[in-house]
Amino acid sequence: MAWATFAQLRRKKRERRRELIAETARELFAQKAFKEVTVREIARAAGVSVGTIYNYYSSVGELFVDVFLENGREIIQLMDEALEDRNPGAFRRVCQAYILYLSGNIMFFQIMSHFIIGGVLSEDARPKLNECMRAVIDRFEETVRLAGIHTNTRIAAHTLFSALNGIMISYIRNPDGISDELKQHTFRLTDKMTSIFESWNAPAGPTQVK
Amino acid sequence: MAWATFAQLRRKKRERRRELIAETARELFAQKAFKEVTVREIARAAGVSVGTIYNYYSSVGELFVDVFLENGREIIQLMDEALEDRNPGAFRRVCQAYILYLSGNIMFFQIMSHFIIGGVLSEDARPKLNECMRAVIDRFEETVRLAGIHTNTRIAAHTLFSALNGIMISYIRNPDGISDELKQHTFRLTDKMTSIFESWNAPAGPTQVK
Amino acid sequence: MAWATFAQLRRKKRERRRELIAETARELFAQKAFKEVTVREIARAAGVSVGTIYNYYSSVGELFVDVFLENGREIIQLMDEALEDRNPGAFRRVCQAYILYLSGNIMFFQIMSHFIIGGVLSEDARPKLNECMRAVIDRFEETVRLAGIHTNTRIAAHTLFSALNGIMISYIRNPDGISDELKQHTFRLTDKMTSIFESWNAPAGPTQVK
Amino acid sequence: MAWATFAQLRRKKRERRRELIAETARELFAQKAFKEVTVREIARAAGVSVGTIYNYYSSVGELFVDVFLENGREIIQLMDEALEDRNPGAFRRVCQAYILYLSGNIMFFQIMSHFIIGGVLSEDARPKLNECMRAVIDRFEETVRLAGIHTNTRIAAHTLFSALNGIMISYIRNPDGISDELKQHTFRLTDKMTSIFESWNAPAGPTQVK
DNA sequence: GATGAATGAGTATTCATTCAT
DNA sequence: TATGAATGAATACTCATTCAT
Repeated sequence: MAWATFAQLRRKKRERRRELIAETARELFAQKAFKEVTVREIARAAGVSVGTIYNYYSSVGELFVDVFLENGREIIQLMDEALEDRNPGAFRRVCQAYILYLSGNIMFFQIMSHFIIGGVLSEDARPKLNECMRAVIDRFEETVRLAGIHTNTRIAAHTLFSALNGIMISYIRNPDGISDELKQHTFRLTDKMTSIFESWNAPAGPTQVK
Repeated sequence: MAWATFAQLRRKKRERRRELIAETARELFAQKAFKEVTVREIARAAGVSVGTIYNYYSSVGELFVDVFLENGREIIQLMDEALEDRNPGAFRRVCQAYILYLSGNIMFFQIMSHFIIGGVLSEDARPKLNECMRAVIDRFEETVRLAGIHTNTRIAAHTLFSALNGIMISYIRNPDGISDELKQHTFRLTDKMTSIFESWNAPAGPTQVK
Repeated sequence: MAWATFAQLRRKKRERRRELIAETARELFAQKAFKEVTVREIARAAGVSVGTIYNYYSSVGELFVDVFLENGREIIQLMDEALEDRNPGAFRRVCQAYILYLSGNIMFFQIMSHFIIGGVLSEDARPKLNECMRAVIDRFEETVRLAGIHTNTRIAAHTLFSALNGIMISYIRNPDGISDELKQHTFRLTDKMTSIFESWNAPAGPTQVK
Repeated sequence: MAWATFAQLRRKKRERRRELIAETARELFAQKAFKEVTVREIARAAGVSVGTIYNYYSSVGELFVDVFLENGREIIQLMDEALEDRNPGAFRRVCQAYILYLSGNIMFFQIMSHFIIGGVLSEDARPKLNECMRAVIDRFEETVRLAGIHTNTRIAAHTLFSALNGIMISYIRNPDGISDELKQHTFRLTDKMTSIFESWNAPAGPTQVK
């Protein structure tokens, strides 16, 4: 019994340590482009040695992925919660939740962008990241239904996802954080964007391309 | 007079040299994530020595900025041309021109994203980039007018700009180029996005935020 | 008395633990170049913690030496047994036994080579290793007598020792084990080498060096 | 013309630099087990920066190979010269030349041993090293003919090669260089070894193995 | 005694930048 | 001006050893 407790304690401590590192890394990622965050920096910021980090993660890439997925889980949970609300304006609130989360966790957006734009950290990271992204888009598919869109929901989800990300990419600026004014603007855009999504089903004139 | 001519010739030659370097760098940036392009690589590809590059640019950052601004000028000119067309469907065509240019000059988008997301190359680059971005958004302000939007044009421009960039960030994937299917999808999204922008003025339900 | 027994038990357990570690290390050395075996690896393979290893050995070097000496004792015992056989062909059989042992315990040869070639693990290891080597050469001195050599036996022993080691260094190749063909070749060389040693006493032309 | 000269000068200087690095590395390899020689050490000893070494060699492995092959060429040339001498005692002199070279260029022997024993530096180094080794053994095949051996010359060559290497592995001890006494002993062994090789063709008693 | 997490000096390698020619 | 060799600080990662529990 004492044994079990002992091992448990150790595991708990280990878990805390891992979280400390992940959390520190996450904060650093929020401050600068994540490609510029070095192991040494994370170590120093976390108050541990370089070696310690490798005791918890086999490579920087793994750490990145861990942090990213942690954020991914958070945003998914957040969206799931927002999606349970079926009152009027739910669509709008889900979009706002997404933007709100992103503006408070820029680093998630940064890593996401990095991978989307083409950055490759490691080959075995890709499937995990793709899965996470797919899960997010699943929520967006659910979201567009709230706006009354019931046909071509996948493409609608992609469009909404793109549009909201576009708002982020255009208005979030590092490293000094976001000014209130900028935040205000961001939300104004989000609002406008959601409002035009709500007219998705409205007849939109000629749709032929080229 | 001969002197003057001589100096002119020299200046012209110098100008050509600078363009050669910038153009080479631009091509390389189109092939790989721009953070992975090294000075040596540019030098080799341009057929000059690394030292020569530093004769024209005081740092890599400056070169990046130069290339970026060159791209900026191109896209501005492109949009200006598209904006002269006042026939029906012009709005749609301008948007498509923007997306088309970006998908063919991913590097422009990459640098833009990099700077926007938070990458800092040098402090004195920022004003130049900001000016360029503002000029682009000016064109978007012009563009939204084509969609019949005449109030709050600045915010509408920002929203459109964001939305289109969002499409890029979500669907452009490096470095192996874009599959036709992906391209198709990108343009479908663009089309949908423009069509919903065309309903911007439609009543969109309650607009109160929070 | 109970006390004494207790202490004895403890000492015995300790001894077994030490042997476990040494034996595990030995197996690992047989699988890969011994410079590539890490403490962690040994610990994991032995099912103990790294700390435990340091409870029994003050450093990796000491462990190496211990393993080496264990092998040394084995080979000495093997040669001693072979030397008791005084039937015709005994000389040949001793040589073969030596080669056979080495080809099955490459790691012994590796460490031996490492030390001989110049690798220095620790200063205080040297006397122990030298003693071991001397003991081996003592057996070779005994061996050459079997070939009818009775003058200059020390130099003859050295020569034989060298020759057989040379065969090993030239034909043993790690880490994937030795092909049967290579083994065959090795033994062919050994055989030839022993046969020419058996003519050691034959007149060999001018022996003056330089 | 001046241009050509200029380029030539630069190439010459570059060549000298490369030799300086190689020579320095060679000396260091002679002092300690070559796996323990670091890039920093070589750089410091050569009086250049770390980066400079990478200007001449793309990796440490390449440097190792370069140094090794340089030594290989030397020893091959040496043996070729010795082999031209067809006077009595030529066999002995070739063997002595080999041993003499090795004892003055221990590092060559070390690298050779390292590779033979199983050390792997890089996959593309192996063919070059194998070719070099084969060329050396070719000379030994020529050498055994001098001893009147004309059948099974390849195996005889291997045996001689092994025997001489065995002498080296047993008697060369680093890093303090070799005492005169040890050197003396080495040559005595060599002499004895060659003398018994000269009786290779002599009937050697029962040759059956096992 | 046993544990295994923490340490940090050490490794090879890269690359923007400088500067003598 | 053009060159390209030299630089060295910076990178991710390893591993023998220590020590609090």
